[in-house]
Amino acid sequence: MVEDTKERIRAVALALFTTHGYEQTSLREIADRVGITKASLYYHHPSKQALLIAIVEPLLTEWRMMVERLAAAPHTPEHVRDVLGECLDTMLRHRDACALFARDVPALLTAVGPILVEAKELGTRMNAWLAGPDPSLADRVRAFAATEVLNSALASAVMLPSVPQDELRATLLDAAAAVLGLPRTEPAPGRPGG
Amino acid sequence: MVEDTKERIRAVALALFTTHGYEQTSLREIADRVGITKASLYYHHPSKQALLIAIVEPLLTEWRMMVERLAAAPHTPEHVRDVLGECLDTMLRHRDACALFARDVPALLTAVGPILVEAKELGTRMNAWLAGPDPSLADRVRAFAATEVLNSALASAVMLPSVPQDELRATLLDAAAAVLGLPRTEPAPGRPGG
DNA sequence: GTCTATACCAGGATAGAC
DNA sequence: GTCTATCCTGGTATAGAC
Repeated sequence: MVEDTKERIRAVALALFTTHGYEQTSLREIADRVGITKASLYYHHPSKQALLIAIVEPLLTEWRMMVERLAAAPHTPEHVRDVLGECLDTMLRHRDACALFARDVPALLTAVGPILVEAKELGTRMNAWLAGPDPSLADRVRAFAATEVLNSALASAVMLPSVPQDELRATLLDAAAAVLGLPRTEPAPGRPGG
Repeated sequence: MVEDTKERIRAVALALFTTHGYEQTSLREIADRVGITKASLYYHHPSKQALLIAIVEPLLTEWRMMVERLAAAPHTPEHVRDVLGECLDTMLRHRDACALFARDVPALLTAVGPILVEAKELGTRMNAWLAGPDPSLADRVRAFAATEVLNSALASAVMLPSVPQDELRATLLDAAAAVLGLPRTEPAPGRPGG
């Protein structure tokens, strides 16, 4: 494939940005690990910022579409649960990029401010929907808390690697639902845990 | 007071580190805002790293003591609730420093690695206690999620400044308890929200 | 498409006068 | 205790050969 190198750069950069941070990762480090030089890197990506954007854009796009769809979604318990699940799946699919957003805010803010602003705005809309129609202040707080619960998937995946992904998903979904005060789903015959 | 300047530097630095990030804040910026020069700043704090440590140490000390006390605490529902509350209060008391820890991980990791490692270890012990004796995997995940709920106090305080702190506290405490599956406290006659 | 070499700049840190 | 002036490192980015 023609753009093999470009892709490899993206993959390596994502990994390094996520583990060491955006500012803490030098282009030299990325180039070294890819097996090329800094100058070659610049041939494929015009700047460090552009590289970051190329990495982050796919997640943002998907997230944006998801939030757009919310506008038409009715706020029923089952639907809320579906949305939480979809949200969680998106996060797990873009695990690394999400972790970057969550843990490296100041760096991303100075590097790609407008993108962060949009991400924050999407988060606000998501929360407004989750809080339901005509929400109390407590409802809004709970909506925030619920999304934080989903967020803990990122930390959990790292700290508890032995947890199978389905169980992680199910547990966090129940937890988020509990925060929002949703009725529990049927107890499912062989449910795990004491 | 003799050390007035030193204190003012700390206050300004904390504010800037929290809003713009550690790496993104230059010593010149801090000095400017305090109304002195970089060189004077170095008279009070021997390095940027030392300044960061001076800012972060109080929180870490308090946190450490709290976790120490957990070793002797029985894992009863009321006690779990108390611990969650204490945890939340500590966070709210050190709001800014906490936000720094939560949102600027990579920078802090490279600047004060060992401190971050200890903080992470304290978090692990906290979670181990929260998960209860002989926990299932799901219990551990829930413990993580519960602490994340408390964490959302930081974001909530910024995004929903109109929420009075008591209500924020009570709502998040209930939410965290719900995540852990604790029995609800008595419905409290004039409970807010719809 | 990849290289070597280099310009350029910002930020942390120090020396030494006052 | 505060200042001016300077050093030094390291990082982004570019020029131009192969």
